[in-house]
Amino acid sequence: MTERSRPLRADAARNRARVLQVAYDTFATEGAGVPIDEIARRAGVGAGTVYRHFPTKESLLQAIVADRLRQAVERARAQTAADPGEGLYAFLWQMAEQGASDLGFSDALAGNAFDLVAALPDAEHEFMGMVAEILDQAQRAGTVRPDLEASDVKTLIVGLQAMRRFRSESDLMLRVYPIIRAGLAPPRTSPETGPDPAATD
Amino acid sequence: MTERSRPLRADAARNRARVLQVAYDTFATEGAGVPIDEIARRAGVGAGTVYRHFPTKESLLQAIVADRLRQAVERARAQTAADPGEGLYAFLWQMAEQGASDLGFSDALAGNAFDLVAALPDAEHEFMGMVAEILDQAQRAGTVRPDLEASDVKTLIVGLQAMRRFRSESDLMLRVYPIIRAGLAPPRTSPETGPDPAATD
DNA sequence: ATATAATCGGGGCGTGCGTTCCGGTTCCCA
DNA sequence: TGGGAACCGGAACGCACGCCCCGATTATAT
Repeated sequence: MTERSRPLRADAARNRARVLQVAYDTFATEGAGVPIDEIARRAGVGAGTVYRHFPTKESLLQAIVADRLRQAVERARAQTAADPGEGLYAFLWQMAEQGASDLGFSDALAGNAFDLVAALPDAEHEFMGMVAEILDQAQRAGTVRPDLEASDVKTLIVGLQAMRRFRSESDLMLRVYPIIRAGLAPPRTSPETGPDPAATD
Repeated sequence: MTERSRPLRADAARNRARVLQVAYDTFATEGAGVPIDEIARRAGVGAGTVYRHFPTKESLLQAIVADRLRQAVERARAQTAADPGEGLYAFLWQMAEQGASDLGFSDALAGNAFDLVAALPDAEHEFMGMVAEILDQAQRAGTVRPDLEASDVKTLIVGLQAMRRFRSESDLMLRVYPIIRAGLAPPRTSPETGPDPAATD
């Protein structure tokens, strides 16, 4: 990513890490609307220091969101490996939960703050590739209707995150997830294919 | 609501109506973020005039959102009367569409701008009463699973509006609505109730 | 240790927006 | 028709925020 032609000075590297860590937590807790001055104050540095490492607020958000996307990809891949049929569902619930605990991430995905994700073609591409992957696994396992596409999954994530910001986790889990799950299940109206009955639960 | 002990002066009443109409259209088209100065300019009045009739920006938004809620109630009731089984679905699609064409309304429902709806207990109550009503009709017609509650419908509206802001109307119509519809349909795994087969279409 | 350059930090600038103020204008009623 | 109150409009205030500047400070090489 960021080329370091010369190694950063020791204090500079430490401050950069502090800023990134604080911004990471703060944007997650309070959304992308937190002022840079506030980030700087909590990191114990001046605003100028923040802007030296991240020339604009958007670039700071980008660095964070790219990392979040990569984390999501890793977790989803691990879950899918453990249970291909449930991987997509676990991923959806997890992304919904992240929409509540990580307001900045949710803003970025839905495009509320900036066009963050659009400005991160690499991370976006990797993310969508992973979605297509776990979707395919679930479809092979017979737990998800075959006409679902990766872009539909992204749309559903946006909707689930909005709902999660509106309702508690348990509410969503008990009352909305069954609906989504039923809607994503393969249709059973004409059991011509007659696949093995859902062995999930 | 606003008590009018004395009738408004003629020019004042006209200006109030102009402001309300312009704000109505502008907030719908461009969201709740449009400055009051801009509303005033388009209405051909000064900013002071806007603030005389609506002491705060929030109060102006409230007046508009309350009216929108009432309109939605009327339309939904009419549609449900025409086709009880389809009323709830038509209502959901319509609210999703309003989430795109009326950004201010969507912000209000999801609580993004202010706590608008929470500050309108009357309109909110009427709205939720109507939701419960058309939900009951659809459940009696057998087109919606019986365990669905009115609050779930509101949650779904929030999610659908977020998805609609993210995808085009046709995308949502073709790819998301079938999923939601399947998820809301009564379960058919154990057809013990055996109601009259869906006479909707 | 000292010179030199990188880095720090917080005060400051420009902008945008909600809200208020007040001199001038317009309407209503006698 | 005239007087007084209600109303108008836009300039101005306060605040918040993104971003920049520059004297003071600190790290590194000799």
